[in-house]
Amino acid sequence: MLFLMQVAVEIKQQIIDVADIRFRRYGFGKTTMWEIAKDCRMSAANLYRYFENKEEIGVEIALKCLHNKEEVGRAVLRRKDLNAEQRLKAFFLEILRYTHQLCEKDLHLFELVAFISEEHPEVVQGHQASLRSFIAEILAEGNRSGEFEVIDIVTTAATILFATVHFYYPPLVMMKNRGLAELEDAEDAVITLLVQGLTKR
Amino acid sequence: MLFLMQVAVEIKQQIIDVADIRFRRYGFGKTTMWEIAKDCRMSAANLYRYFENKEEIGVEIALKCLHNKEEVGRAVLRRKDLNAEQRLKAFFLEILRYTHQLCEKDLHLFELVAFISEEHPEVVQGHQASLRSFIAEILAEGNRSGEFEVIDIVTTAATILFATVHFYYPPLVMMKNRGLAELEDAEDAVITLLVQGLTKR
DNA sequence: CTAATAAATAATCAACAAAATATTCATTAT
DNA sequence: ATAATGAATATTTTGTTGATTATTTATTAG
Repeated sequence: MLFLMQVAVEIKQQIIDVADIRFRRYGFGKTTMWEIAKDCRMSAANLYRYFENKEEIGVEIALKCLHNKEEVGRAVLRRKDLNAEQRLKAFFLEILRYTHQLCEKDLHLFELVAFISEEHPEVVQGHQASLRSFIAEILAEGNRSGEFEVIDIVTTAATILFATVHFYYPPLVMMKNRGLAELEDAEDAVITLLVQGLTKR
Repeated sequence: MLFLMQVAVEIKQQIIDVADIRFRRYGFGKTTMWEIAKDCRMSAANLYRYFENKEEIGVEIALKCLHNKEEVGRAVLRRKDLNAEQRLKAFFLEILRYTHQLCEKDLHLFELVAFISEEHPEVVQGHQASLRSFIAEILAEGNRSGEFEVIDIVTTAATILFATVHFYYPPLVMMKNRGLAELEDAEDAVITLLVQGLTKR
């Protein structure tokens, strides 16, 4: 592989931007390398100086997409007006809403992310790791404020991610015969239960 | 549609039985109506006196399969040696193990259930309703014993089902790069968390 | 009437050719 | 050297045709 100059980074970015637009509008499969190249005013062959192959372009866009989603969650972490329980609820509510509207609006992008997630497990694993670390932050803060009493924060964050898969995993979010409102109610109920537990006090 | 006599019920059962064997061994798609008919010593056309179409035979078998799974859960409800938390854990552990081994051993059956679940949401909804009612029973018992303090049992059962989808939903159970042992650990952790909650006591 | 069938039709699948597309390579330009 | 291209090759998709299979209909048997 080649050593790419500084300017190459900008060209890579242009390719990603151009491909993003086409992937959203027409889908990954219906977009050709030739079309992407023409949008960048270059030959198709030249694309291969910047990306291994078409799939790698898809990976970049999927990553960008998941990164945006993470930003939505991160924004909740910065809010000052919430206690730990409220923050946990708001966190998953935002993630749920973002996931839902993304998949609803951009069906093609949903398919791309699903496809890439299938072929590149490391992509989704990285995304989950981000979500886990956000949850861990919320738990730590809950411990500090005396609201929570979580011994093993890392493990508990992983457990919470397991229990909330309905709210961030696109195939479940988009499951048939179920509206966003129902999911929002379920999200509130799940977090409430996780916070309070079943045990008599 | 015809009014079927008593003997017809037995013929239907025979059709289901022979189709079950072939679907397991060769899959839904690779089994022909002619083969099913020959196994029953009848013509293919005659099958249509008992089922609308091939898919309806598949539905019956998927139902049987989910029913078996429910029986595994029901068996846990009858055990006398468990408190509510242990029962909840054992319930999902059995469901998880059954789902996993079924999908692992009988790939064809897994595909059939997945396909039917896609086309006939009412099938999976019925299954979930069964699971929910089992969970509700466990919660009620936990309330009786003073172990739990659950106000709205029905809603809480639904919430628990949401949070445990990883352990009964075949596509999640069978997700790549994850062993049964990991899932069993996660199951224990999720139930423990649901029982105890995050809140400081 | 019910039970069943063979024959007819409709829908789906499989194989294969043709076309489109992805990717590589040899070459040119800077 | 890096950057880019057109042409060559490899892979994938698409379209078409024949064969298989699902389903319906007309008919027969009891």
